[in-house]
Amino acid sequence: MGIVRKTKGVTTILKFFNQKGEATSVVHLIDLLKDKMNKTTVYRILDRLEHDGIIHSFNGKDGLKWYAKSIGCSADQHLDEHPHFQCTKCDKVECLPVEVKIPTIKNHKIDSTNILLLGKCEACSD
Amino acid sequence: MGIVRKTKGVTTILKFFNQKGEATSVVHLIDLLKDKMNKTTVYRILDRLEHDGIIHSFNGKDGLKWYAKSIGCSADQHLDEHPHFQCTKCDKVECLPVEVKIPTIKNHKIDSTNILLLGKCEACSD
DNA sequence: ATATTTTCGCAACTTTGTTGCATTAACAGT
DNA sequence: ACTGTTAATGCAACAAAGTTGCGAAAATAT
Repeated sequence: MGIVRKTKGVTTILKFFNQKGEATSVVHLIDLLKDKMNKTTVYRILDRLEHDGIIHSFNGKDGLKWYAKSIGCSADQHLDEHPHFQCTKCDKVECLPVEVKIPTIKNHKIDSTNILLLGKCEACSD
Repeated sequence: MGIVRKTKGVTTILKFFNQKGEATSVVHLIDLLKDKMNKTTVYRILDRLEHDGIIHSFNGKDGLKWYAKSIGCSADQHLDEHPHFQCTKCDKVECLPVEVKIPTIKNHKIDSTNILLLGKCEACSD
């Protein structure tokens, strides 16, 4: 059912994702909000927001969960199949507005993709 | 430095990867070998084998670490940039011997890729 | 205003992965 | 084959990410 009530926590997290365009790890978000709300609450709000298609999740380079605001995606339609880029030096993640062609694999029905590109971001290169 | 000594544990794990062609999660391997060796040892042997390019690691769909035997990859040359497929029903992972074209991203130097395709494997797609 | 029901906070727990240290086992040199 | 050196192991304790159950608090419906 996703978000049903507009609580203080929901408002705070929504504002966060709307202001900061970038992706965030759950760990970072919990730390950021540690004086305002409990980590369990953060996990649960993120769940609901993702379920509603407002944000989307993916795994960063060390298996940590990350979230970012969705674009072109609703509760019924999760079109958000874009790759992500993570800097191996500063850990920053960016959503990449490009499409990656996935070859068809015999005998396999591919439902979704999880593409993470690793390298140096603009600030960290050289 | 990778593997220096051929211990009982190394032999066991090497045999495992040579017989079973498929990928394995560390969790599964630890459980499988729990009577034979300590989980710390499993983690450390996997580290060394990966460092030597004998196996390679990647993250499964829930961020868990997986390993599989490497093909065409040595201690100096890690060419193993293939995508993986994981079944969302039975969790099985396969290495895909295909190449995925990654578009170049402006101002980003991409060093490696981490591509996980999710769907139903042959056995699970009824 | 009050009843209903979702959401929250807290504490306790689970799971994955790591670290330090004493003991054990490879193996190189004789 | 014996012995010294050093890598590798086991163990226990820890750390971090994420989950669960439950009573209390706060949204929202009536």
